[in-house]
Amino acid sequence: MPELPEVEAVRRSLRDCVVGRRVAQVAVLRPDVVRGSARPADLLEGVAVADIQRLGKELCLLADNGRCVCVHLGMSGSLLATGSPIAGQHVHVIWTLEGGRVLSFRDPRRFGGVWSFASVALRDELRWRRRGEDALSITASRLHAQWRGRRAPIKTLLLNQALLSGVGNIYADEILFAAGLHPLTEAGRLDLGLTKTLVACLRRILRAAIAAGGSTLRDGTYRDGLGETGRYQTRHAVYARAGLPCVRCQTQLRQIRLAGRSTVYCPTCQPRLGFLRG
DNA sequence: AATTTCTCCTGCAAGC
DNA sequence: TGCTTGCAGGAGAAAT
Repeated sequence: MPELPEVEAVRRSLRDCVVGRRVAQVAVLRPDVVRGSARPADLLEGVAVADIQRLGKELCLLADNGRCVCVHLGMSGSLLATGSPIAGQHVHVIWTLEGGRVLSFRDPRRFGGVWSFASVALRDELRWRRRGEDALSITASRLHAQWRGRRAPIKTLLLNQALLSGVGNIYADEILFAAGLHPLTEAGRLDLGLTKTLVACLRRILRAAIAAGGSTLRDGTYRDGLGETGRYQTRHAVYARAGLPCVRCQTQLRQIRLAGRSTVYCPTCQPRLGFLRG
C-alpha cells in the first residue's frame, strides 16, 4: 500500500535522523529479502549515509563511499527509525546507526525487499532506468505521447511502473475520480486536453497526500519513518467506498475488477468516453 | 509488441 | 469459540 505519497513521507521523516550518520552495524535476519550482496559491508556497514532518494515507490540510501541500497516497501513494509531495536516478528534487516539509533526494515507480507548496488550507476542501469518517470515529474505531453495507440484501460497504464513510477491502486482511483475519467477508458483515446486534466489531478492529489503524510488504512500498517500515521485517508473520495454515495453527486459508487485489482468509481461523474463521443 | 493472468505472502474479517 | 474462506495488492514472470 505504500505508494508515492507514503514513500515520500517516509523519506522526509527519515532524512534528518539518518542522513549524515555512520552505519555501525547491519544485521540481516532474513537473507531472502535481500537481492544482490547481503554482506554487511555491501549493505552500508561502516560507511555514512549521504542521502536518501526516491523513485516512485522505492527509496534508496546512498553512502558516502558510492554504494547504495534500495528499499521497496511492497504492500506491508515499513522503514522505521527508533531509539532502540523494535520487537516483534517480520523485521528482516536492521541498520544500527552510530549514536544508538536503529533503522529497521519490517515487512510481514514480504512483497517488498532490499537491493544492494556497488554504485548509483549500477542501480540506475539495473533498476531505476528500467522504471517509468516519477509521477511527480511527468508532463501531459509526455504521457500523451506514451499512451498514443495504446488500447489498455487508463487505470492499467497508470499502475504500470515501467511506464510511470509511483501510482498504486489507492491513488489511481482517486486521480481518475478527480479527473472525471472512467477507469476503463482506452488510454489511446485520451486527447491532449484530457491528458492535461488527468496530469493536473495527478499532481494535485499526490501533493496533497504527501502534505497529509500519506494514507493509513483501517489495517493501520502504514507508518512513516518515525511511526506516525498518515492523515489523507479521510479525504478518499472513492477508494474502499464501493456502495456508498458519491461525495459529489450521491450516485452509488460502483466496484469492478481491473488488472486484478478492485476499482471503485462513480458511474455518473466518470462516464465512458465512448458514450460521450460515439 | 501489447496485454492479461498468475504467483508470491500474511493478517484480518466474515461466515458457519 | 474455532474453523475455513476470501480478500487486500506490487511487481515480475509466464501465458496468450
